[in-house]
Amino acid sequence: MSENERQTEEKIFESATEVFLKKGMDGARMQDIANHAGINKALLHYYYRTKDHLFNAVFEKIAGQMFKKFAPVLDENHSLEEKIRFFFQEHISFLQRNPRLPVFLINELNRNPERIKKLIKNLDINKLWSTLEKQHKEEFVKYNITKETIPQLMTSIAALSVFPFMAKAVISGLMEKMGYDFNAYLEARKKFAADFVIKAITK
Amino acid sequence: MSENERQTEEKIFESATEVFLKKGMDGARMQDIANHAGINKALLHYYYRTKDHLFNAVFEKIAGQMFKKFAPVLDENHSLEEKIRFFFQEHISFLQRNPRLPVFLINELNRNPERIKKLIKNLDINKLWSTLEKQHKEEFVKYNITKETIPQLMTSIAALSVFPFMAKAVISGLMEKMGYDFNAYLEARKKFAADFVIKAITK
DNA sequence: GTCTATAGAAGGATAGAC
DNA sequence: GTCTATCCTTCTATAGAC
Repeated sequence: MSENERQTEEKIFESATEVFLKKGMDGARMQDIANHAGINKALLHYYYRTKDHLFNAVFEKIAGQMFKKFAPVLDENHSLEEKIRFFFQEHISFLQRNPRLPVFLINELNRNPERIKKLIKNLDINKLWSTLEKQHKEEFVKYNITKETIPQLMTSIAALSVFPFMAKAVISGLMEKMGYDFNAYLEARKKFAADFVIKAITK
Repeated sequence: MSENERQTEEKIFESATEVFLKKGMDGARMQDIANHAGINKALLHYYYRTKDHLFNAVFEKIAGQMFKKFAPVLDENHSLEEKIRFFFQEHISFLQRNPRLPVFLINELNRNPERIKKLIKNLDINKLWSTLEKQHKEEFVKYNITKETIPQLMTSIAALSVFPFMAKAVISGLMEKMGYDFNAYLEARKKFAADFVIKAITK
């Protein structure tokens, strides 16, 4: 593959990523992507046979990023509190660089439920699960975290990080009207959310 | 307007609501809606000139429900803690009956940013704001809630309620694999989320 | 590999009969 | 008010020249 060829393919992929992230599969137009890449539609089909193929390539890359990036955190040898602080710090920073990613993922997983099975199959949940239980057994007792409340806690942590980006349009609209700065809010949130969770689970 | 006519219009509206909630504006097909209502496409256009008109009618109704239903809570004479408990109880129950609503709203507000301005304009934010400040002035001191942290707190409350429905596909998929029941999780969440928030803000 | 031109399918919208 | 038939635009995809 020549350098030039690689550049074109990459340009297409980047443009497709941007357009799909913004418009989703249903709303995106091949013409938009071509314009964005500074080429014509036919070339899109030359590199990625169909719109479906192109979308799929984009989705696989993006979905991978989202989930693989934070799984290793669980393995490392830190306290639960350290992990929570680290998660909010890194995850919110990640979403600041990729603010449209959560809505994009959610929409595609609704549109095409088969994807969820594939995503979940790639995660070795039982291993993550037992790692978590072994590493933090004493802390679970200390914080009064039970088998019953773990899903509540996990989804709460995810919610506090992801929701501001999903509802960005509403939140930033409201904040503007009330004299708050959305970016400052996001920066402050890295600490606020961690404090919030730790306070909530402390006996 | 005859009874029969009213029934047809209503049937169309209900079918449109269902299809738009599931597929969004971009993904929905007039043919789908017609099939769903047991009529043909031409009749859709007879009642609601265009797809845009039909979508708009559905959106206005739904967006109204979401925001008007919970604004009055702020006015009533209850403690902050009572309001928080009431909110989670009612809001999660509401979303159990309308699980697709959050994603639908978010998508449309992203697709058409003009809507946000309209939605916000309909809310008298300054009034809500001053009501909140007056009613809970002492509690804000007691709980150490400041002008700076109010948006953090408000968005956290919204997040804990709404996120499980937005990410339902992923969460219920994971839970199934791990032996949890998603509906039981939602039921338990009404209390869990309230306890969680109150614990987090208590000095 | 890249372009122009166009085929072909899908979907929104309308005409006209009943 | 409701239907069938059809128009027209939009969009994906391909053919064929360079």
